[in-house]
Amino acid sequence: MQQESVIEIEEIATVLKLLGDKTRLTMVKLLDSHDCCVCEFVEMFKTSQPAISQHVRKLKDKGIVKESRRGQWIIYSLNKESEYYPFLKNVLKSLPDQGYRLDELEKQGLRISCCD
Amino acid sequence: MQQESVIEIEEIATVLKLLGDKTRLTMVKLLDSHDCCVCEFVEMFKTSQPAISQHVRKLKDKGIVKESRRGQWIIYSLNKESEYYPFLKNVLKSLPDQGYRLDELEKQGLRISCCD
DNA sequence: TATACATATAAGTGTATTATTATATAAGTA
DNA sequence: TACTTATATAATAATACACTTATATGTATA
Repeated sequence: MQQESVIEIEEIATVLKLLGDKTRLTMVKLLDSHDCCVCEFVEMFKTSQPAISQHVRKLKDKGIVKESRRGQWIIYSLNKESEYYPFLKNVLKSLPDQGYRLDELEKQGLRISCCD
Repeated sequence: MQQESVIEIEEIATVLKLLGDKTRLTMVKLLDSHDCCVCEFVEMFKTSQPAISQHVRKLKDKGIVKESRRGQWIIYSLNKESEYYPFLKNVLKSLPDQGYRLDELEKQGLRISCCD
């Protein structure tokens, strides 16, 4: 059985602060089922590309997400090696599925471009 | 079996933002095992009484905690009727116990005064 | 009723956060 | 190499946040 190390309450508070933003929380919930690139988030959240980049950077700085380049795109995914991952999964399971957002992109033909 | 209603992701984000503060998160974790009054929090967090009052008010405004007067003291407790309570419990179970903070108060004789 | 104690509220201040615009970097393609 | 597309970074401005100090309210008690 895997031993889950105890995380300080202060550390958890900083993770919760990151999740306490509608955009980032939705991003993370989406990433729990599909990897996404920045351009998809931009379409989805109807906000600017720099705004999205800054959100994902915060998540990356805390080790919650990781990136991998695929050509000109950068694909973000949940970092399953993070010490926060088990905690994160536990939070995410209470959230309503956000897959419909990807479905909407698909309908507009905005998903095929980079990620499949 | 009790039906848990689905809470919008935006609502959860505002709850997480409230929890994303070290002081409030610790408060809520403590309240999960013991009711507390403001004066105890003031001693514990080594901060001003108005600062504490403002934190508990935010939690109260969102329905996460409730208050009950006992003489001149106001005792705060988790609001088990809150729609967020099941979610909250789920988050709290990942946090390290904060009971030692009450033990320390006890040692200093600062606990007996109001709550028992 | 005067005073003390517990808590709340108001006003002000410094800092943090999140967006925007402009620009830089990095990869793909004609 | 020039141009396009995807993303990141920098600078800045508006807003939100969490304190502080001062004051108000509400209860207990001499």
